[in-house]
Amino acid sequence: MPTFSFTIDAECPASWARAGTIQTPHGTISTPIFMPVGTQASVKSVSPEELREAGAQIILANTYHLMLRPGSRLIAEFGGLHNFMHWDGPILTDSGGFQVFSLGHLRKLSEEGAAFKSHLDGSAHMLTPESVMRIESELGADIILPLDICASYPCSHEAAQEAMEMTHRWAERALVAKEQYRPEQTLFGIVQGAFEPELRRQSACYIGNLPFPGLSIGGLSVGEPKAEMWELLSAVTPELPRDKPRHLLGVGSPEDLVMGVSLGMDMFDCVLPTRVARHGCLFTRQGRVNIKASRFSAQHGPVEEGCDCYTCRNYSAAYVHHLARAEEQLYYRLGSIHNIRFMLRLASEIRASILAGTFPEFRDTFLAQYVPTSEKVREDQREKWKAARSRLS
RNA sequence: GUGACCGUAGCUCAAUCGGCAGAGCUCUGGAUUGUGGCUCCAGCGGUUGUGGGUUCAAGCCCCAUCGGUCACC
Repeated sequence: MPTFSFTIDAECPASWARAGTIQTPHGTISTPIFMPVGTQASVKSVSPEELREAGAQIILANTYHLMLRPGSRLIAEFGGLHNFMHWDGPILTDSGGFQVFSLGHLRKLSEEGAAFKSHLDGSAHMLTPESVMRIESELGADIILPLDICASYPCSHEAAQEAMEMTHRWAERALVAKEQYRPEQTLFGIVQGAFEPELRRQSACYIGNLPFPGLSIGGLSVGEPKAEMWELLSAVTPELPRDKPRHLLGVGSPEDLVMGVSLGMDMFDCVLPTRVARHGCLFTRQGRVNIKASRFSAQHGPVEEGCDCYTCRNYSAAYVHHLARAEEQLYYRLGSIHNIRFMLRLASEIRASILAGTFPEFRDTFLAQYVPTSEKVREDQREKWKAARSRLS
């Protein structure tokens, strides 16, 4: 019995979309899948039981954060992350590569690795491809990621190439280092290449040809325009081996999920659904809504008509609105549960449409119906501008 | 009853020698993409208690009046 396998259940002839099944030591995952993010061994405000009920199949945790607090050795003493956090399903740990990027002012990069000052107490730490393998083995996730370098946007060609090549060298070091740790863990490779399609292609080929059982696409959605992100992803997908699962790191929104599947991605993780939920933004099939908006103050129905999440089944929009405005702890839970369930139901509907051979129709219908608020805002601004101009003339 | 102090945005308060009335919160919207856990951006909102006066100019100075707080009788 292999500890990790990926099988393709169906492919969509009109796009890169496919549906698959991933086997891990802690259970199987049906793809495409959205993975809720629990950086500090907790999906903020949501319990493992609630995650299960929302349909979560696999969750993320973060090496950098857990290494600093409570420490990977302590987690190992408790039997690894699964036992420590009482989640018995699959877990993926991110390497801390993104923190190398997002906490840039606290770090120094070298061939050896990334020297850090802790954001918690200023203490000095060194992340290397080798130490990350050791820490992730102590955390004990099913899928682990190697240390990589995420270029910031925009980025010069030289810096982009340098970051990519260092990521490649670090990937090979990680493969070697992993040999001495737990064989039941699966190490994914990370494709980089910044914002140049040619570098992305090179990275996809290079990482795709190394003996990684799965691939993560890193360094996207860090400030570049959406259209650019999709273009970069379209450059990557054709170069990737068909038989390995593809994980689009740190993406995305509901519309990103649909688009990403269409471009051949199988796994998605993102803090967006839980983060925006905490600030009052909830997903519906029509687009995002701000539950704090006064129009919900007396709404008897649920946040989203027809939604099967715990929140929508049991509470009125008016109550959720009230909790959000009052900044009650329960709101964070109810809001997060709704958005997580939204993403997971969307993923499972995408999967069903791929299996049924109707994914292109599903995608087009969804995108026609779902209006990202940013577009609404642009529309509003256009209207205001039109009105202002007509007043002048 | 006497005296002192105070009345500025819905709330809490700024405004130098008299010189374009301002913040925070609330409210109305928006943002957030491998999470540094209540963040960020924008907007609405004013007859400065009221009535007079002085002045080129008054939230500010003077008079009256209403309201509040405190102290004393």
